Amino acid sequence: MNTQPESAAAAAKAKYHHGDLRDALIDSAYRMVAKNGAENFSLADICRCAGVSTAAPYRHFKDRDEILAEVCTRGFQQMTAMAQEAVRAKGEGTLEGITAMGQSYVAFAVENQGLFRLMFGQNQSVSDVDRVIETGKDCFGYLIEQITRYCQASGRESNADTASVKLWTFVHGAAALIMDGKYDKVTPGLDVELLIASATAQLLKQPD
Amino acid sequence: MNTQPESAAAAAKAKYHHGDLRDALIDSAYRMVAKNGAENFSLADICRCAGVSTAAPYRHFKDRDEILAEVCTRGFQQMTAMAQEAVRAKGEGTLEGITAMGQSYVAFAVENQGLFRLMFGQNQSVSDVDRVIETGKDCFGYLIEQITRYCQASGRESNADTASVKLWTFVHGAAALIMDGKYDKVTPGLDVELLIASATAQLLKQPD
DNA sequence: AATTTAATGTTATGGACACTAACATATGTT
DNA sequence: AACATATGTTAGTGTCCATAACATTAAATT
Repeated sequence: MNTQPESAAAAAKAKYHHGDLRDALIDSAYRMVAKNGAENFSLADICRCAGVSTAAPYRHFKDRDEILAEVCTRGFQQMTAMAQEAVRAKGEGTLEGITAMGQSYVAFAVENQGLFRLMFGQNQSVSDVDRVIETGKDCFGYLIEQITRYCQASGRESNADTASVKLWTFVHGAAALIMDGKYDKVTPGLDVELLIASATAQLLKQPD
Repeated sequence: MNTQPESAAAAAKAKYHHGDLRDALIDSAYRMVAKNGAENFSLADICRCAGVSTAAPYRHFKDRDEILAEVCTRGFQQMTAMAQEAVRAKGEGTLEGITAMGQSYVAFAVENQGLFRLMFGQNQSVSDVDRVIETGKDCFGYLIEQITRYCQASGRESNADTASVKLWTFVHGAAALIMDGKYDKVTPGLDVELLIASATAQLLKQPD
């Protein structure tokens, strides 16, 4: 008599073949990384989680890094989705929309610290995977698109590309410093949303 | 008959007691981390380097993280020194000096990637060490000082603290994105020095 | 100077991990 | 049904961090 399976994983656990191990591992890895960071993520962990041996992943991935690359790609996809949603809520091609996009960038980083760090971290073997790069470009491309529209409409910064890089740079810095708790230690009580809004306006202005 | 020692380390190596193992380990760790990053740094490595057993470090450090904290502190010290030098060369309390400081921040990051990542990374057990925090604050305090002087002299951004945080945020973002090769992938050929100079001027202006 | 004590090494060991090799069991194609 | 392929397993290697028990040296006390 079989116990009624409570989840697909539980159902699969009984069988010799998991059924969908590849996806289960990525899902598991995604959660682990988002929560604890890539450094504290171990293959062995997610194997226990999926109820398989520690050798099983190697049927689906070359090595640890290949799982992380997959996690990374999904991170960029989710991030882009979040940015698009933020922009749509405030209006495409508007200063408010662009500001919201920056804020959503930081929010994503804060809510998914380990993941963000993986996405923008140094791990060569992960960040050099073509698909990861392409997905990342899509995300940035959307920012440029919004800023270009705004600039055309309002006649501000003539060079939308430069403005985009500046904004990206700023929000990326904000994300990093929040995550690392540097703001807390050096300028406690800082209103980051406001900081971003103010800086965004400044950086979109025509420089001297 | 003793061979003439070529270095203090070589001299010490012959003896049972190293003589200055603590410092030798930190030095070794500093170089390793700066070059390969904290993830790729192993205690075992620097032990082999110093010619001692892998258990020896535990007479001087609680664990791996305690060595890294020490490395971190030295990193902040060196960084602050670099910033001060950059400012002095261009003039204290001037826009040029402040710009140079930002550029030196990025230069330090690029030249000491692994170290910078450790300094501004998430590793809790490292970044929560009091002395590390204090040394980091010193560095930021110097930036505020410069900007305050500039603002007083030129009557720009009324709030020097806010301006400082903005600049810090920007250059930190630039450093991170350069290190991670994101600029290369998304906006190849970008002149970062120029970007910083332009953004610095914008961010120091009075906001709307 | 002799003896005690503390500091600083060593070897041996345990447990976690990434990864590989050899083997076992399912699955699907003919 | 037979075979090939995909996907598991167990067993084992090498690396690492960390601890425990022991050894040697330097420093302090007498």
